[in-house]
Amino acid sequence: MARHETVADLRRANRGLILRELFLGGTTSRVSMARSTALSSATVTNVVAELLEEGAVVEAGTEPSNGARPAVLLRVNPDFGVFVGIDVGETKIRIEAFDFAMTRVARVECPLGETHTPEVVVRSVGEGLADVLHQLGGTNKVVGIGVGVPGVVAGGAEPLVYAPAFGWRSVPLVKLLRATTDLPIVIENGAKTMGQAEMWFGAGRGTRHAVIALLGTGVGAAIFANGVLYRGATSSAGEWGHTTIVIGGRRCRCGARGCLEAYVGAGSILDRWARESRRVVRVGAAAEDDLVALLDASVHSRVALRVIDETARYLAEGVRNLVNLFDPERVVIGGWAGVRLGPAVLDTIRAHLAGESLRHPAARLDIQLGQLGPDAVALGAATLVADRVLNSGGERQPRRLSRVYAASPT
Amino acid sequence: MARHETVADLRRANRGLILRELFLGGTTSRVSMARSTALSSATVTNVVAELLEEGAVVEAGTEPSNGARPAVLLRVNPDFGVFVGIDVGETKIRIEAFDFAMTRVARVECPLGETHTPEVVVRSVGEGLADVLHQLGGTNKVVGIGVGVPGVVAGGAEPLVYAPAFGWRSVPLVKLLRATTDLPIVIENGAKTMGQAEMWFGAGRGTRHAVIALLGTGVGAAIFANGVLYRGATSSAGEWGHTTIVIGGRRCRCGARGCLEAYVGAGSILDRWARESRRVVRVGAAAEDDLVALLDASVHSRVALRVIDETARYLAEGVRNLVNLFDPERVVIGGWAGVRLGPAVLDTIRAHLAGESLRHPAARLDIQLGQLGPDAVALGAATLVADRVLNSGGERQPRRLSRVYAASPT
DNA sequence: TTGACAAGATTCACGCCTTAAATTAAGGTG
DNA sequence: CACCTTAATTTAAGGCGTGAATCTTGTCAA
Repeated sequence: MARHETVADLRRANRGLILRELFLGGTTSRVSMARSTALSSATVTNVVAELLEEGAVVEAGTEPSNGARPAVLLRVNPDFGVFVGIDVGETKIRIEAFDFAMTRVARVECPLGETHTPEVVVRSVGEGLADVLHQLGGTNKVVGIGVGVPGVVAGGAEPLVYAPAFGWRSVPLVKLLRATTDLPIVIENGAKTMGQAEMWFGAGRGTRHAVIALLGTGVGAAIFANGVLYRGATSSAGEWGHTTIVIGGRRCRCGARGCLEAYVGAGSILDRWARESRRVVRVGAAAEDDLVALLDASVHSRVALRVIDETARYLAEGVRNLVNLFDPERVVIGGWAGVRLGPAVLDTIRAHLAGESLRHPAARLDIQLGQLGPDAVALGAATLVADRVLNSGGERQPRRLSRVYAASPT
Repeated sequence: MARHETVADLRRANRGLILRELFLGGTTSRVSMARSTALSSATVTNVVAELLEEGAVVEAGTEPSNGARPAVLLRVNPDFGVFVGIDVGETKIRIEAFDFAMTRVARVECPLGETHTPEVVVRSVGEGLADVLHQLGGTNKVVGIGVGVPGVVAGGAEPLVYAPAFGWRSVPLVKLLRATTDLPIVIENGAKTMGQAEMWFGAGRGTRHAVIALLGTGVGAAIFANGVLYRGATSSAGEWGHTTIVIGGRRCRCGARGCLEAYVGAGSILDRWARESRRVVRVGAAAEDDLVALLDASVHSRVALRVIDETARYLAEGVRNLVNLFDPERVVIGGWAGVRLGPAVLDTIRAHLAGESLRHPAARLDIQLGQLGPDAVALGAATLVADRVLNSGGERQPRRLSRVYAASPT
């Protein structure tokens, strides 16, 4: 949360409060915002007048009247700016642009080959970005660029990326990208950006304390406390996949034993199925197809069903740990594997966790399935930029300075 | 963090900033505070003048001069107020009072019998409190009362206590206590208050992201994010003891299987020792003696040593989970059993987690032993009151209103 | 058609805040 | 004693949010 010290900070915060309401809540009136923000109607008028003047907000008709002056509805001006989100994936780079209402206005995909050196990725991003900017007709409206990467992003003035999947160790990706563009850049772990998207526009919507569990080849979690992404001291919080659930259990690809990922990661699930059914399963992009095949098979195959049910049980224990440690209002099962598995495992998980409510009397935990596909990484990355803008009360960052924001706790 | 909306809130926040600096940092000068808070020197002068006027702060000599006007040192006025902390334990109730400099100025202990009904506890607290207030010469200076209880405190306007150890289900303890006193009351889980004490005055000092692991009969954790106690949605975050580390493992007293507590809780450790050595161990207050006996025995007994080493390994896995999920700067092993076990297990845990640093490159995690004994529950409870006062910029809560603060996220 | 009514929106005076700059205070040094 | 350095205070200026008063804009009943 921003620290306020001067009256200007106060104003910025209140602008942010109002803008956020409009951004996340859609169209509302001044009165209702005055109520929900606890600001006086005078202040709301003031701030809204400013935002209208600047073009960040536009009027959108009136509420139906019932005997008195109807409230004028307001909403964010979609044309006010554009957020760019970049999903640096293992097989391709996806670049998308969203207007201020978060509807997609441009999109590009660049397949990646076998080599994932920083140079290759940076060049690919540069090309794709140029393409997207061309589609947008220039960089005028672009507020900033969010980048989701498959690895840990260590915060600090100059963020460093550790991406084992790419063989990256302390790659200063933002620094490298700055040669390509002078737009402000935010960088974050891809799972976390996906969680952010799910939180704002998906199944996490409306909650302040939620854990978005992300199941894919890797297993992670994006934790939201008080509506804010929890990053920890070095931005690597939420490494759910490498928590131990069976001491001395299966070997995980991280080297340790008994990690959750070694039980509910997509690779591990398919592996078990392969072993028990003497099937051949594939890794990489084809894993998703195989997972679907497993789910299909579970209708008639006892082996497949058993694999799924085991997974559900492990998953339930993992979720139980999240619940006990974070005490969220809601847990969302997301990620491409999570969304696929969901229908088959959700009931088991819910049943398993019902007992938990005995010890957490106030909590009637709800567990939901993610609503956004794996494409949400780019959306989430763009959302991070939006979040920055809202935090600063709708002021765009000056691009000349080429400010780099680290993925650091605010 | 407090939400600021008006200029008055701004002032309150800045008062809090300065007061907190003095409270936690000891004596400092105006200049150095201006630097550390990023406030202008004019504002610091202003605020300090107010605080001096009100008696919250006093001057404390000057810095040694070197050629220029020496800075006047300031510190909190110990006599400005008194915080009362109450530790509602399983065997006794401990009530302590601390002045504004957090030195203990009064103390009372009331043994509890076998019955722990709310009535008995409330009466006992009332008697002890009267005694302490008598020692203090009245309630004039008392700012508020913090209460640490052995159970979950569900937040809300009227906090409810769930304490299985007492057989309590949704006991409105604060409401009951208000019949005894009209002083402001803060209530929180005892482990969390202990963590708070460790954070401000013990091994957690100086960090903003830390996990205080608490080992006793029960096992829990107090999690601090950005310097603030993390409570979760219903105030029951940090239930570390009931996270699964062995699926289908030992039965825990909570009913589930494989909970961490079933492996590293004091009861479980002694149980294992008893079983393997055909010794008789005791529960309750005598458990601490038995744990010491176990540690002593481990010098010569292979069985005892094995029990300890196993515990260390389980503990290491538990800590690993905390690190992976919360990414703290520091982990503190506290609680009466933790502090006892510490010297014998710390190296094992450190060695075990060294591998973790490979995946968390930026983190060179440090693990420390708690510095405060189990008596810290009362101190921590008093600290919670202090925290409230600091958050409100040094304003005391009006007692007439008999405001009850729930243990709710701010 | 008109007047009363209700509630949204705006205006304004007021008190409060922080700050930069100017000024004063306090100690050492030569 | 003049001079230098740094601490602390004062002053004037610019902003902010608020409550109260006022203006605006619909509906509805007569």
